[in-house]
Amino acid sequence: MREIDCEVAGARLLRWYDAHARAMPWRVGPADRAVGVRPDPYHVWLSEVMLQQTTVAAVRDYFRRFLARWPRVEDLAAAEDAAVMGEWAGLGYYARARNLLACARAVVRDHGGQFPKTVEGLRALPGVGPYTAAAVASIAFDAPAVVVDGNVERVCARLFAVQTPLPAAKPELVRLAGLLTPDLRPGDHAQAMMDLGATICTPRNPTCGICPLLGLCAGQAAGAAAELPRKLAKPVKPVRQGVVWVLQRPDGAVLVERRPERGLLGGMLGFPGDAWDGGGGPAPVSANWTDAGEVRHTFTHFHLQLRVMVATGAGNPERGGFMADFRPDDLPTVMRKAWDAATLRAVE
DNA sequence: CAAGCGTGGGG
DNA sequence: TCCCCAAGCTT
Repeated sequence: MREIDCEVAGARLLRWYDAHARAMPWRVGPADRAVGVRPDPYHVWLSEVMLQQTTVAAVRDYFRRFLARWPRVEDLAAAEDAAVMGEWAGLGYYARARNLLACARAVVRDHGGQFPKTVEGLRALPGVGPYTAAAVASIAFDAPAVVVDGNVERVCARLFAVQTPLPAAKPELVRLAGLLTPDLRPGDHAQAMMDLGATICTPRNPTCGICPLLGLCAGQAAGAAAELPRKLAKPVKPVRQGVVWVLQRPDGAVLVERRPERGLLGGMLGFPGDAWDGGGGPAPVSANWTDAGEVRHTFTHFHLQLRVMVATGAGNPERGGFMADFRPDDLPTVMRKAWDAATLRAVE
């Protein structure tokens, strides 16, 4: 680790942010900010939960749709579970959607509809961890919280030339991020760090030549910025095989089941199938099943080769139930792929 | 505390 | 095509 002038770095970063901050649906524009307008805590919280492990590009439209459908935290708290899960479909990490709803209800029930203003208060809410608590506290409430996400870790590892690999380096990187965090405009500082990591101090091919911290960065000076942060090698993903059964009734209703709250795709709609352990399994109902081909999908920790069986029929299924107002948009992506394969097959 | 948990885009 | 990985949280 090398020492740098944190005051100068912080000042340069804010100046850069004022000139280059990207417009986002959840951000307050420069004009409003100059007049002292603070971002709505509900908007900040909603965007930060969506942004967990998810790119800005992927979040934009989801954020707009959620806000249009549930303009206030009270509206979200009153929503049906299935409506929220369906609106979240495709965004991934579905525990976030379940926690989102639980959090909105806790804010309304336990806090009179007002988000807690402290890191500790926020941290106690479902789905709010160290990062999100600090982000909401600083961005929405101007608290000098230390915000550390993947971007901040990378920027700090390079700026201070930290050689320790992640995740062991995490505590040290949190300490260094704290040295950089100013008392004034901590929320803008946090967003500046993340914008810098997303646009200039990128994981690969960082554009050090246009970096506002050029000249202060120990990693760049050592010609090793792109090599940092060091990380432990990741294990290879196993390949798993499974089958799903897509059954459409003559009247158009589709056989689906609500997946268990816990585990993979928890709480989401899906088609009946096996455990994706290669064991296969019986069809949920007797019908004239045909093979609609294989769908490939990669999850966080395994690759899936999914056999899609399709039929038209009725009967009393052993699992799930027929849904009349079925909408493919409510499905998680892997299930939507299966639906696409099944319907494409049916058209032929 | 290591493991489980999605998805789409970029190199 | 494949690997990397992104504004993490929970258990």
